[in-house]
Amino acid sequence: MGKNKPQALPGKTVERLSQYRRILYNSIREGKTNIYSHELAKMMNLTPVQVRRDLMLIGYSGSQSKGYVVKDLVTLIGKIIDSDKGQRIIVVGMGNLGRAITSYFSGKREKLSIAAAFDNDLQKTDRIVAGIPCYHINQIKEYVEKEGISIAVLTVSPEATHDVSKKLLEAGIKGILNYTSVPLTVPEDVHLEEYDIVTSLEKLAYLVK
Amino acid sequence: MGKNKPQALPGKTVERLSQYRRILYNSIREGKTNIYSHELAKMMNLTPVQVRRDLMLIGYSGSQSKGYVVKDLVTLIGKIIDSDKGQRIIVVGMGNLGRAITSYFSGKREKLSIAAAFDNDLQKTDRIVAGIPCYHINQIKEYVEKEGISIAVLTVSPEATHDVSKKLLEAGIKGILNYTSVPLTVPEDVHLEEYDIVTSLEKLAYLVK
DNA sequence: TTTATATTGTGAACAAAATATCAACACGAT
DNA sequence: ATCGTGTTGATATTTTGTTCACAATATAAA
Ligand SMILES: NC(=O)c1ccc[n+]([C@@H]2O[C@H](COP(=O)([O-])OP(=O)(O)OC[C@H]3O[C@@H](n4cnc5c(N)ncnc54)[C@H](O)[C@@H]3O)[C@@H](O)[C@H]2O)c1
Ligand SMILES: NC(=O)c1ccc[n+]([C@@H]2O[C@H](COP(=O)([O-])OP(=O)(O)OC[C@H]3O[C@@H](n4cnc5c(N)ncnc54)[C@H](O)[C@@H]3O)[C@@H](O)[C@H]2O)c1
Repeated sequence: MGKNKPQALPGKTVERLSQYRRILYNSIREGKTNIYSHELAKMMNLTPVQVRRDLMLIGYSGSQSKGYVVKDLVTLIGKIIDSDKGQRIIVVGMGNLGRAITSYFSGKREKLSIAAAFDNDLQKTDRIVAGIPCYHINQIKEYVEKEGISIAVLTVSPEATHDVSKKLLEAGIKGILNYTSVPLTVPEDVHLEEYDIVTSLEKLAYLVK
Repeated sequence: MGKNKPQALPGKTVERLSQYRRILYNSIREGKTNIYSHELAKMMNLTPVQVRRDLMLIGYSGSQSKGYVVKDLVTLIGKIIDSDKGQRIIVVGMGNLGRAITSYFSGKREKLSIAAAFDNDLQKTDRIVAGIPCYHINQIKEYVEKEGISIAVLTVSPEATHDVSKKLLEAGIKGILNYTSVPLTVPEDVHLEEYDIVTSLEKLAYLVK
């Protein structure tokens, strides 16, 4: 098993750990108990060296003869990524994208679940949408504080982004996954991940060109 | 205006260029004709140096007194990112996510439009879905060749991913934006961008923890 | 004119990430 | 016992991306 929990893992390594784990779940399902760096690398489209470096960083050691013990590795990655009691997150903006994400997640992960959604459209609030309760945006502070939520997925319309992000910060949210195309600014102690489909597509367009 | 088109721009720079442009469109709409690096930086949450470096790389020069000419900059970024005749792309897998993306895009960009969708669910094929025609996946090669499509957004179910990606490659697709949680392998001459929501969320969970 | 201030453009230093290299080890074959 | 193969773990090197520091320039004010 692993030795000690390092202070700060490189961002890219954390991303890959999440993906290693997903792939390893499949391997377990297929009855695989041990795995070599080159096997894992192939499944992820990486080099074996990269895999070993990542595992080295989390302090996990394999054996030269059998490689890595899949179950132990999954457990260790869980210890690094997951919170002990699991993370409950909220979706803010229950439009097309918000609903797609919510439907996708429902009952998928054990340690990461969508607890509720928020919107300002009265057609959507105070009822179950895509399997989870959807409340009015004005209730967000109360809810977040009561339920101890710290992560929000932001999928409101672009015009509302700044306003709503302010509300998230006021409510005490500590991690925002921003899918609106509007760049956000957050205080130092809040973590922000941004992703924009159009940017990805335009990058592809540039590369293909 | 710009001097000459450099051979290969850093990937991150290309991503930022796409975002500069979106923000600059807003500035134009607000009547702004010139902009300083620090203004653009603030809107994007970057340092002014980073902005200037990016613009340097694309060979665009501003003036010390007026900064950059917004319109010219937008034009130059367009020359770099856009194809002359525009790119028509396809969405493969018309589920929740595919539909969200399609609805979002409809009529949004001039140079980047979703031409058609493909699925294997007969409930969805041979009709208009979310504003665009949806065909059966078996027709994809014919369509792609006839219409000269080179970019595909992949949003099929995880189990179908490998099969469908093979079909995309056979059809001659040169750029794939893969939103399934299954890592893909593609030949050298095909460009691949992958993004996974769960990974982003787990990264956030790690950071917040 | 001279000075102060604000800006761009860029070489150089720095940091992060990916890749290459290799010693040490385990184990089966001989 | 010993060799050959395939593996890990660690260090070194290369590549990619960001930031620093400052020269050059423009403008406005004194
Ligand atoms: N759907 C996509 O593929 C896609 C792609 C790129 C970017 N985006 C961005 O993601 C965001 C959501 O996209 P979408 O397609 O789901 O849009 P959408 O219009 O379907 O959904 C937006 C939702 O936000 C809600 N909303 C608006 N103002 C609000 C407020 N003040 N408080 C709470 N809720 C509010 C609306 O009621 C609506 O339900 C947008 O910012 C869009 O630019 C979406
Ligand atoms: N929705 C999300 O937020 C989300 C998040 C992360 C990952 N993903 C991934 O994105 C993909 C799509 O997600 P979704 O929520 O839209 O799922 P979905 O089930 O709603 O849609 C999948 C679509 O793919 C089609 N399909 C299945 N096999 C096909 C085949 N062989 N050829 C053509 N079409 C086929 C189905 O008919 C369906 O329309 C999945 O791989 C999922 O894991 C989605």
